[in-house]
Amino acid sequence: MKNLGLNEIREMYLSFFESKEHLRRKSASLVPINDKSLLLVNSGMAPLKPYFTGDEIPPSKRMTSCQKCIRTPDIENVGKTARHGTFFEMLGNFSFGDYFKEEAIEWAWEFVTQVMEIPEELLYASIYENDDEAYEIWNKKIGLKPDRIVRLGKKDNFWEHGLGPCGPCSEIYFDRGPKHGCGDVNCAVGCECDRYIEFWNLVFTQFNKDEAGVYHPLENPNIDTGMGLERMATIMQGVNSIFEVDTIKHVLDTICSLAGIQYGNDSKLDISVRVITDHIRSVTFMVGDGVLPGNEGRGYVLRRLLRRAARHGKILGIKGTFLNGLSREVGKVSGQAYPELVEKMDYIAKVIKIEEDKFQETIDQGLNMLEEEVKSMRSRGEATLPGEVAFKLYDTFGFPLDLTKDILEEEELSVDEAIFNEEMKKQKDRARKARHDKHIGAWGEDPFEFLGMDSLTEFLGYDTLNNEGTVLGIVSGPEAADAASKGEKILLVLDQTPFYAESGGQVGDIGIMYNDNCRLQITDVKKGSLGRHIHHGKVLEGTISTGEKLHCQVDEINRMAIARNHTSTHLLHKALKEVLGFHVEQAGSLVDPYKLRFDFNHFEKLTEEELAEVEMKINAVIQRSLEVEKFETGIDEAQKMGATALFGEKYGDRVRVVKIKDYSMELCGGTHINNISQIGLFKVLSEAGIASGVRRIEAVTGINTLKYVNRLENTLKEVTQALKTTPDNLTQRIEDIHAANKNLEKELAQLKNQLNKNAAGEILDKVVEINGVKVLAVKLGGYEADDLRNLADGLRDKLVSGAIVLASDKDGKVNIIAMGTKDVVAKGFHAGNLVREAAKIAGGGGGGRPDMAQAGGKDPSKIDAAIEKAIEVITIQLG
RNA sequence: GGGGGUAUAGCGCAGCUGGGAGCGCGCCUGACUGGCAGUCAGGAGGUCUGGGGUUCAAGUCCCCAUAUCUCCA
Repeated sequence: MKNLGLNEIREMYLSFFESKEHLRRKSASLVPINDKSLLLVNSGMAPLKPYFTGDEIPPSKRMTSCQKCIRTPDIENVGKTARHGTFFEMLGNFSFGDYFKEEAIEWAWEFVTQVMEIPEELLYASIYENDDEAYEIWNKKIGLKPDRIVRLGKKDNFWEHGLGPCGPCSEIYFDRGPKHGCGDVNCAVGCECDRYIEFWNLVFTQFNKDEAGVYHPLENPNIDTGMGLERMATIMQGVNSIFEVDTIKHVLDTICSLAGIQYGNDSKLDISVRVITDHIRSVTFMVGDGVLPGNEGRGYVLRRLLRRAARHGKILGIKGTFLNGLSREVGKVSGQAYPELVEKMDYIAKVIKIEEDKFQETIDQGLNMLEEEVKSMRSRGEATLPGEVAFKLYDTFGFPLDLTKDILEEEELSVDEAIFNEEMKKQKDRARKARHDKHIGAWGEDPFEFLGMDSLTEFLGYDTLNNEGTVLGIVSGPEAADAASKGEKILLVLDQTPFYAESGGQVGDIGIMYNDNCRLQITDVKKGSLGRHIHHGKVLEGTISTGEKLHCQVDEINRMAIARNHTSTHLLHKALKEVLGFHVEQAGSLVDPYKLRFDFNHFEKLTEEELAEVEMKINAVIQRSLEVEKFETGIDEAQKMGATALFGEKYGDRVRVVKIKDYSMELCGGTHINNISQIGLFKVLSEAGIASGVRRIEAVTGINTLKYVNRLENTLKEVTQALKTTPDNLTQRIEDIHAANKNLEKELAQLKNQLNKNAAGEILDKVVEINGVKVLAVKLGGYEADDLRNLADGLRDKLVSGAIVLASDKDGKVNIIAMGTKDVVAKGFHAGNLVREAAKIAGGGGGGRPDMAQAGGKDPSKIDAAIEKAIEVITIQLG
């Protein structure tokens, strides 16, 4: 057998099937397009699904590809065994209603025995238990002996995923020899041990399963095969696991040398090495496909993989951030087949570095908290950390459970994992319930269901803003109605309309409709089922009935304002890509007549410079006065032209393309202006974050920009007038005022201090003696609580030993303060209690410590009474 | 989409059941000093994120907003 590198095998496979007239297709992005059922591409056929289901026509009936894939369900097992991995490449050849079983098996055999030159005596095939057709081909055509063809059950050899296309499959096995076997006499193909490994699955999609569970034969059966590239490489290279395959081993070796260890010496450390090796591959490819670490969906998968890898790096004792460097090694070995890794390497490394740094902060923060917990556990003499605490560390602060466990173990402590898991389950249930509730709410029924499939709306608003339509249905209140009259708020569907219905982030049009009998005001338009435009309106005059014709007149000024903003959104999208990088993808958009709001993926706050550059770029393009072309075409042609499509957006066969000369081209159903010079001036209002990895920009255009500038100018005018200065001197003026204010405050404090000193002299004359203690109980005027306290401070120092009660009125309220020196407190004086009693008299309350307390009241006329009360209380306290 | 957390001096943070805004580092001034974070003395520096509310009194309690971290889906 030849010893072949992983990259060689890939190329040999693809060119082999090219020689069999297959179209070679490059790997699709890991981010599934137009497929919301999938978080990440997890098989070679996933991106080809529309061809199998017939939703789209394949460019060729025979295709072959090597697809990057990620699977994370058994992420916990990665590393623990040498078998599991999250990232892998899947080779495949596909037939869309073209060749079938015979060719699929023959070519597979030819590739394995002729190209790979695997000796026939090491090969086995499995088939579905009653697939005699496949048996015949293997036995008669290929000449495989009956003892080498194994019939397996539905679980192993019938490919099926819910409803839809399915069928039997045939798998090819490689015999690694008895030394890898389990030794059992019954050991054979299908055994769980390591001797016979399955490396190629040929799926014969020949049935369609319906709701009743009946299998209907497909008219044009398909072929879908999948060969794990890494697994094939282990066979060809005669190694034990994918981690020993040349390209992957390169990454693994780099990790070992970073950690200064030898792979294979310590099974526990090997786990960490494998985890990092696998995860960095997934991470590198994901970031390369535009995924950013975040707290939802793919972003969260990425974050988890990255943090797990970072965590295992720590276990190995690797210092600092290392994953960003490691991703370059992945680029080195896989860059040839995946040029995007090479092109975007710097970007990939930067994104990883940022996330590594973030994780380090999270860890440091968590370590401090855990330390505190351990301390308090020790003081309580406990050995188990409550599950709630561990969960909080994890849930709120992102501190991994296994790290908590490790640290506690070192201290010979443990975690209550049962409670932890319980808390986790609660959290999951909460999220599920929230989603469920939302779902029910979202099932808003279309009030125009009664119209049926034939009554549709034709949208004419791309070309005209006024025309005539016939009323198909009216809904007034909750009910369908035949007619509606003056004052009623109604929903209205016409057979054709120039009114745009809210979609793609663009709001609905407003305007009027009228005929000889009535006049309606349209305030909004939404899309109903079957794409019907539902006009929200109010009858201004007369009566409207179904079947009548109506003149429709869209508010042109409003529509133009919206169009300006929508076209500007396209310019913004493009400019952001140019300034920040290719990873910028639209994540949401709102276009109304006043402003545009654009959400997009980006990992950090935009700098002032970047924002300015974006704004400058857009306005520079606007000055080129480029034409905006709008046309319809097929989805395939549009994509071939390079039109930008949105992730997760479902497009029909025919799509509308909005093209701004050589600058921007997007699939878009919205309404646009004819020439970008109509935008006028584009101005960014704000840039903000709305979620981790998602930023939002708001901007205005045209007249709205002028209005915005005018508002700013007015504010500036008001400010400069109020400060009696000019715009140029404004900053200086404010700084001056600020400084002057500070000086005044300082001066005031000094003066108050001086006053207090003076006042203290006078007040000291009023000392009386109660039970041998010097007591000052004095009414003052105009003191604030703070000043009163300062004064009392000074008095206390002068008295050396004694008790002080000061009361004052200020702004119609009463302030009371009480203090006592230490020795007086020892004799029973309690300022807090005293002040509470006294304040009650003046209609307030208060409290404080025994040596200092303050209180307030609402009735200044009662100050004298309050002081009397205070003296009374002191007498009791000291008595 | 749902939950939890954080925001106090230039930086890192403390501030408990509401009742004198603090610590460490850094900065400034002076003195001492052959040292790896030199020592001592003195000093400056605050819209306690913003806005409402409760209270005699809010950094502290409640509500809203903003920023940011984090878990689940």
